[in-house]
Amino acid sequence: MATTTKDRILDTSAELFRRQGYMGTGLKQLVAEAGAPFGSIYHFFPGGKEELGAETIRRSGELYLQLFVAIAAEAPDAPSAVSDFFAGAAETLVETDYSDACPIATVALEVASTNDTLRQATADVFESWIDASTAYYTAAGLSDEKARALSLSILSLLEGAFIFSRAMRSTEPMRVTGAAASAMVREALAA
Amino acid sequence: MATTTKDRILDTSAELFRRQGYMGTGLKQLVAEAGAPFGSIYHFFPGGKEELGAETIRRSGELYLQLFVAIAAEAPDAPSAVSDFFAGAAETLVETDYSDACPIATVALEVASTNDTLRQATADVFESWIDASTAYYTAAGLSDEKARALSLSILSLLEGAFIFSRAMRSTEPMRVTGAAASAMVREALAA
DNA sequence: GTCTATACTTTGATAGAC
DNA sequence: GTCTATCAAAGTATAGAC
Repeated sequence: MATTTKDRILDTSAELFRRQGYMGTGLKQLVAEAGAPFGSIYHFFPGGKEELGAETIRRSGELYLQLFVAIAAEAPDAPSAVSDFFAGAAETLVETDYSDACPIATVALEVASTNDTLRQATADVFESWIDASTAYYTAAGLSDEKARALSLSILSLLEGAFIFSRAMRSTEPMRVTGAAASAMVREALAA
Repeated sequence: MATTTKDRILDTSAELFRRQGYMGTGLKQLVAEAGAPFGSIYHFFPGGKEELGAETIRRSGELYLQLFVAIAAEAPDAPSAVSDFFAGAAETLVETDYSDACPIATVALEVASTNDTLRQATADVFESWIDASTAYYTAAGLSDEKARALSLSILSLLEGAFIFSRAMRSTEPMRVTGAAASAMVREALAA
């Protein structure tokens, strides 16, 4: 078989955490959907649910960063890259019945005040996104400070739009904020 | 005593849902912190946790809307109102050790794909915020369409900033997006 | 080492004493 | 009506068979 048991567990946990959150996902449900024996969790993750959660967060964060890099590489310029990313997010939302949004936002909010180990994992992922985005905009000509501020705003628009689009079951928030985000990048580069 | 048992339960659930989410808050913890007997939950909320959750969501949403109205009433203009709201959010984050952010965002993400009754409650609250904000900007001179788009962007910036600020335990995202939001309003009104 | 069965705790919910 | 005792189910974690 192509995938290992550990990979199946991590793939499944990534999907369930994204849709149901950390607290809402039981380990029994996890192994059932992953087709893995219960003991495998503690074999591969001696630290239990928390260790599994931390690894899932970091793994999901890396994959999502790669998605942005891939889309940016194909876009002709920065405003287009942002526009394409938001459009892709909207498309994915519809295709998955509004379940596949940010891979770690739900968990990030759940653990922010309840589990510092997992909070740190989400913070590290967010910092990696911000750093990558900042580097992208500095390469386009912005100063470090302006590039980081722009990154925080664009990413905040994206995360906020995920919340509204999922709750309202509508792509309107994602489409509208995508246009605003693209315009924000265009103006920042023109200034 | 000034508060009723039902109010104490709702106040406590609002606080716990905001900090720990819906799935992360047990009813036993809730009654313990509210100083209420366990049976009171089912006396006041025959529908159990779900009914309590729905009422908490709608109640928290109304209170937060009133907060925006109050801040807007004191501000000299729309860009200042937005700037003040973000600044107040940053201040509250620090004062509460990054626990008091959006009152329903965590729950909204948790239930979006798992409980349609609660998802609808969060959607209704978000729509009420968007409607109130849209009315505010139309009163300032914008068309309905532009006012709604601006509202979605400002609110998305706010929600996204809450996620990053809580995870990173920093007010930087809230301060930076607050400046961007205020500028966005200023430019929209100038156009 | 892989996997099953079980231990122990906590969950949401209910019945009934007062 | 207010509150306590208890239920069945699900939670995480562990021990041990194979």
